[in-house]
Amino acid sequence: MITIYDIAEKAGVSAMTVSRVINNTGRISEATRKRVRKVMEELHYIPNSMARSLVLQKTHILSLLITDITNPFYTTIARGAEDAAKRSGFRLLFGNSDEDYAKEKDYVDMILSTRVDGVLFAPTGDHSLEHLQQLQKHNIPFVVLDREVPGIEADVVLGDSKEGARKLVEHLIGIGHRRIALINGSQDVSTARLRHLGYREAHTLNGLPIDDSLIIHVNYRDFHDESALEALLQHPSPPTAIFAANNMLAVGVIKSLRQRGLQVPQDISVVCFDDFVHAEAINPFLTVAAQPAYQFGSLGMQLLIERIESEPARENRKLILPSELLIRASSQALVRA
Amino acid sequence: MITIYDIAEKAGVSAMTVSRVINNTGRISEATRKRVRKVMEELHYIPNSMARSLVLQKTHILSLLITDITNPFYTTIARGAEDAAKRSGFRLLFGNSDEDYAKEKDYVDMILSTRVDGVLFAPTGDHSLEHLQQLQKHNIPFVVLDREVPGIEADVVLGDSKEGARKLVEHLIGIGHRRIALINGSQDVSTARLRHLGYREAHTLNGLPIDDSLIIHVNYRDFHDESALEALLQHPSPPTAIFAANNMLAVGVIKSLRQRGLQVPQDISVVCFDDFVHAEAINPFLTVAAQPAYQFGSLGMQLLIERIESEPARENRKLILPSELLIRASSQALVRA
DNA sequence: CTGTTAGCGCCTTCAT
DNA sequence: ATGAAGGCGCTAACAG
Repeated sequence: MITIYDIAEKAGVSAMTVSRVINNTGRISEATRKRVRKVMEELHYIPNSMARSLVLQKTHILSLLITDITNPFYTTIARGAEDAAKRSGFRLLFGNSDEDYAKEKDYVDMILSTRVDGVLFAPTGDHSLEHLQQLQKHNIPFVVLDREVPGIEADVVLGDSKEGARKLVEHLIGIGHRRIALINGSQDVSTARLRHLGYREAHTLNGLPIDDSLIIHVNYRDFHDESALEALLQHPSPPTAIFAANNMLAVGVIKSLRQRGLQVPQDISVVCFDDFVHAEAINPFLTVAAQPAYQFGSLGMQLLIERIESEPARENRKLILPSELLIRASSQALVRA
Repeated sequence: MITIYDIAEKAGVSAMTVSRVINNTGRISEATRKRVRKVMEELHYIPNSMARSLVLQKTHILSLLITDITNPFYTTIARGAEDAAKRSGFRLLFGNSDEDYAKEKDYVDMILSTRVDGVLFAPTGDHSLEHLQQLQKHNIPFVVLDREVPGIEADVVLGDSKEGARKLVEHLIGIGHRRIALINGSQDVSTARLRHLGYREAHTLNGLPIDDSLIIHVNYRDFHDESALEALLQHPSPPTAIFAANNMLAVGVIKSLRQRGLQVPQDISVVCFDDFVHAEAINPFLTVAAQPAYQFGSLGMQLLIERIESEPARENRKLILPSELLIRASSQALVRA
């Protein structure tokens, strides 16, 4: 491996001079600077970032931890985060917890031993508290993404889950639906709690009763699980519309409905949170509360970088990004029997 | 920051002993081992992997470079790669080149300075040769993924682009189509060249003429570009079926067709490479040549890890993973006019 | 079974 | 404008 000493020797200077050339620090005569640069190129020298990290106590690596790499919402976040990190010259250590607490723990250990400069952290749920506290204990700056964790004070970037849910359900109510099912994520996750609240609020505001037997909690990644839908369809007084708490669940629902020969929206309406590119090719073209996923990632990363680079500890910031109700073909006015 | 010296002092041993406890090397009495471990826990000690990397000349970091993080094919690869890396205790430095040569170059520089132990590399195209050669020059092991690069000898994991394309087109021919368009990626990319070849082969084998005006080259990520489709629809003798070279292009095609009021498959059939979860919810349920994306990632990562860990340089290996023709609703027998 | 010494590649500090 | 010494946190090699 080529080191600054190899360069120094060949250029007839000291290693320190080479270091100065690399980092553009100190005063170096133009002549030596050129000579050193030339040798560096000849020898294909690449600085060793590990050695540099060790002495600088900065890795220039940020970590992004998401909960589901197969979900377009999160991959779009990843794209935003990656672009932002790259713009500021940070490398990205990537992690996918698969909504799994144990995997999340492994990643936190990795993050800790890697001494990353900061973490953009989408928690699997409230129990992620422990992991976040671990980061705090080791003074690793982080920004919480997408889901709030009670007990943690930190920068956070969120969607407006309650509002979005309310808008979706009010849309359904507005077009005549009265029996609306909710297929939701685990109540251990803040977004699921808030979407549930929004769902209830929409009912209450419109003077409608809430039938708890129409509310089902699964895991955000359990989109293959048909038992939830099955239960709803077997219901003595089945729903005329389904609100799936995220896009993956919605796709699962539509698939299952199709397998049972049920048409959306003719037989039943379906709406969900989170848009995705392929939604536009899906039939029925889904009605969604679209969240600005890319911004989740890029703004989150920006907050993180600012926090790292701003010396005097800033106050915590909370960004709530609005969702947009996109009414499309999967929800249809209820034809009264 | 807590170091082994802090541990050593508090436990009344030397730093070396602590190091031995951490790494389970050498002979340590059970008593001291326990004492050391206890102190480590008390002080919440986490080994500094940078320092370790520096002395061991191994980072235990692998890099995965993909070309499109918004494409489910690649995110599924990422998932497979990540799982495999994790199983072997490697960290994953993640990169997304966006099918962009310049971004790819940036990532190669990052990879080089990070001194990763190896790279799983999905090249943007033939011109990636330069980047791969750079890795070779610096003795960084890599496995080429998804796309072959002429001039590079290395382990490689590929799909059977030609075969898959041939099967798709023969399926279309088999149900009566004679004018089949190809919306393909750039000819600078091996998969696009092979899919083109498969397309031609299917025609030749079936004694059909090839109309080059039905073959259009775009970029795999240009799924928003409607000009290709526009040209095909304006054709004096328009196609009755479209073979989109990947899933993203297919989704773009279906969207555009819908906007023009054309029905798939009634008005025109569409088939493509690469399946994706959401395909099953799409209407029309796409006919695809499904590739085992997860295996691309996990097998690729396995090859990489084996190459890193096997001392005597093994021969290069070439894995070709078959695709599966899934005939679904988007392709329909041609009704002769 | 445990400790000492030296050095991984780089940069900070202090000299010159 | 440049160099020498020392140290970041860790471990290999050798000593005892």
